[in-house]
Amino acid sequence: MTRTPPPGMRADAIAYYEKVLIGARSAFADLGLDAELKDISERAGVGMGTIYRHFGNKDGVIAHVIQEAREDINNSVAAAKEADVPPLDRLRNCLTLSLDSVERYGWVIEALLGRRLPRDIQAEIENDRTLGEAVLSILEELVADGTLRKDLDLPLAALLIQSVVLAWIFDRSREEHDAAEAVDRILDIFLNGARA
Amino acid sequence: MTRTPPPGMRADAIAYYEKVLIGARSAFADLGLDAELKDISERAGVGMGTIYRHFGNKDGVIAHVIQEAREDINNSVAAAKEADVPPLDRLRNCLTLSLDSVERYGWVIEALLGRRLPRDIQAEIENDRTLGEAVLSILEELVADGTLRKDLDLPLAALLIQSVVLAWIFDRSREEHDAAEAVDRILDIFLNGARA
Amino acid sequence: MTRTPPPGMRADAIAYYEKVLIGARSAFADLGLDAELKDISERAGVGMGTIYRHFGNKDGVIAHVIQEAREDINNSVAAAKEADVPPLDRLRNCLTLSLDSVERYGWVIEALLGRRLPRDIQAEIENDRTLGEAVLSILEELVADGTLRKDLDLPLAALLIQSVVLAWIFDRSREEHDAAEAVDRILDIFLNGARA
Amino acid sequence: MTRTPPPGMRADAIAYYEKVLIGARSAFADLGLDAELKDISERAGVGMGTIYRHFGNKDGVIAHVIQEAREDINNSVAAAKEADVPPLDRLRNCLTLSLDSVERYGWVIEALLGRRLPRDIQAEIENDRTLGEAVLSILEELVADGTLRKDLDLPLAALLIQSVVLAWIFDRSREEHDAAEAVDRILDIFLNGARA
DNA sequence: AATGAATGAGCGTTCATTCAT
DNA sequence: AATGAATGAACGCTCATTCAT
Repeated sequence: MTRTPPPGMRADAIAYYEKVLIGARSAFADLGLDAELKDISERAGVGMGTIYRHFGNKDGVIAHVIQEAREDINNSVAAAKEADVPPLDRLRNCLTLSLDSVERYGWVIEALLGRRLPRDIQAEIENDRTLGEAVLSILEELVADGTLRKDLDLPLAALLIQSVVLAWIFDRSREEHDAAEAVDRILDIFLNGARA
Repeated sequence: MTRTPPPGMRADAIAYYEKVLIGARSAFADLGLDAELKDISERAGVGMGTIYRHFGNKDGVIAHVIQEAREDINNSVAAAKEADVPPLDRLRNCLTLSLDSVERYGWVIEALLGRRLPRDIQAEIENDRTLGEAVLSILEELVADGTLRKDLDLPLAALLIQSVVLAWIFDRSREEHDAAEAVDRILDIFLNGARA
Repeated sequence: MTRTPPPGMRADAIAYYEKVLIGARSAFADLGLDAELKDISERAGVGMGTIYRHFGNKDGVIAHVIQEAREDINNSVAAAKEADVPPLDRLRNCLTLSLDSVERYGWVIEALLGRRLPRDIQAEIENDRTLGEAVLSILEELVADGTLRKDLDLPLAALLIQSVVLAWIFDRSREEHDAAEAVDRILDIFLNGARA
Repeated sequence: MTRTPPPGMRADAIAYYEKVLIGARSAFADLGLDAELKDISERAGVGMGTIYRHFGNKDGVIAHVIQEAREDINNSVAAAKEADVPPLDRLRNCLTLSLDSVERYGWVIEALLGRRLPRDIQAEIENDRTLGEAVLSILEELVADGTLRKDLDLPLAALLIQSVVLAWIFDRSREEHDAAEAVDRILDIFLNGARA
């Protein structure tokens, strides 16, 4: 859960610790979860024993790198939540951030969707409703302030908005779209509907 | 590509062929693509050699079971396309069928999203736009007959509709929803928008 | 040891028995001892069970086909031994027959040299001195009748003559030589020496 | 191609590398090419992974051990070729060395004759004419200096000499013969002929 | 009796993990 | 403490043999 090395670590130990993470990020990004510890240690410029010393085993490395990603994403979501930005803009921000995250952490999402993560990590992430609840609470605000209709099935609406992220990952045509522009159009459909 | 055994097979061979498939479906459904041939052969009540006789190698088994799923889904889509059913109902059918498929073939979709399929199968499925084009053509009809607005970004709208399927896989609340009902509500938002 | 089917066999059984042998000769000749029973049964136009019924197991088939070859060769040697042909001509015949055998039964000799035969067959053939003794006895005759010198190391001389056969198998240039002609030249060297 | 470990290897790694080779030589010598990696690793006192680390796969081990043998033999041949030893003595040396090699590398020659080597190694050795050309060039010298008669079919004579090596492998009586003595007698027959 | 499908021990190979240096 | 070589359980696949049809 922390992006800083465990406290009380000697300076040179920290350096190795960071090297491992750099190698792991690189290897997982390029090769997905199939990356071997050999790949990681080579990219890290570090012996395999060092990985074990700092992270216990492969799952430990995976857990750490994935937690980094989650924190990064959740921090963005939190940032999007605060401030006195109008709720509609925060909704737009949430979506944009999600699409950005996909760009940066595609392999995490693929691993998650493929249920390939170590059991506990998989479960923890599946139970993490941070983004879902952020979206939901924005939608509630929007209902409260009269922007959205009162009979809206909010959980389903939140699901609909989040689902765009998943599709984004795999759609072949996403190269052609600009993420920010796509978000605008999606919100337009969401808000005003497709009906003539 | 066929769900019936190759012709000219002895009656008892067909029985074993089916046993392998039953074991494979069961093993893959429970364990995902990581299912070992040992798992499959045990669930099938069959020796491992039998799997090789009928399917050549592990990828052959995967390919077969996945083709079954694709055909099943595509047949449903095709059925939903024909007839003189009004386009809006056909759209609803497409979505409903997709959600049903997820229920039945969750592991296939997970494997696909996790990019874990043998390279050629993965590519074939990723290039298969059957469902995407079905949705797109219905949307085009709906624009043509004036039901949908002319300025709609159709590819994005199609993406939005399909993406629901992906979200459906992972959403915890789907137990509580009835698929058919959820489809109605999703289409309601899609058509009429969320705006008050 | 017999080239005729076991007695008391029904006519159709004999037909199958022969089919197996035809398939086995063909498969071993083309593929060497690595020929699989599947190969044999396909070339024989016979089910694999039939092979087992008649020959017990793979070693049984190997043993049989090899015994055929040995008998064929030994019969030739015997034929070369009898008659009132002068001993020098019989020596020439022995050599010529050996080279012919190599042409026909190359795979047997390779299997023998590679020590790949079932243990008992390997041992039996290695202990078979038929050809060696035939050559030796001709050489003894030739010493007795004064053609060869009395101080000749006969076993070594016999070895020398037989060894030509082995080399013949593997020498790249043997395509260019006519076997009969080569035999004449080899015997010329053997008898008269290479010295100027 | 080298009998020394790759440079830059840690001292303990070299020890394991040598262990693998010792195990491999032992296993191949006793069991022929059928020796399993398990056999090798057990004789080496080493895990199977160690074999793979150093030699990549089974063929790599085979290739290495066989190259050792070839180098050893070819070095002997080269040593026999140089110097101002008279050509007849060099011929004798060639033959003696060959018989010695058979003693030391019997399994290699068996594997070669049985055509059981990995395809590329088999081809490389079959195309290696080092020994053949050494013998041939000595014979040419002997013709040139008038020792041998001018009408000799040199390739056939070379074949004859080399073939002794093959026969040596399988002849039961070789225990009784001393190799050096046998070589003398063989050359005596070759040079002076068997004729009285 | 013939068939050929089913069997499964056995083999080569991989890679997360351990441990001597 | 770091290194990277060693380990070996585990997996996919083969093919001689068995056995239901």
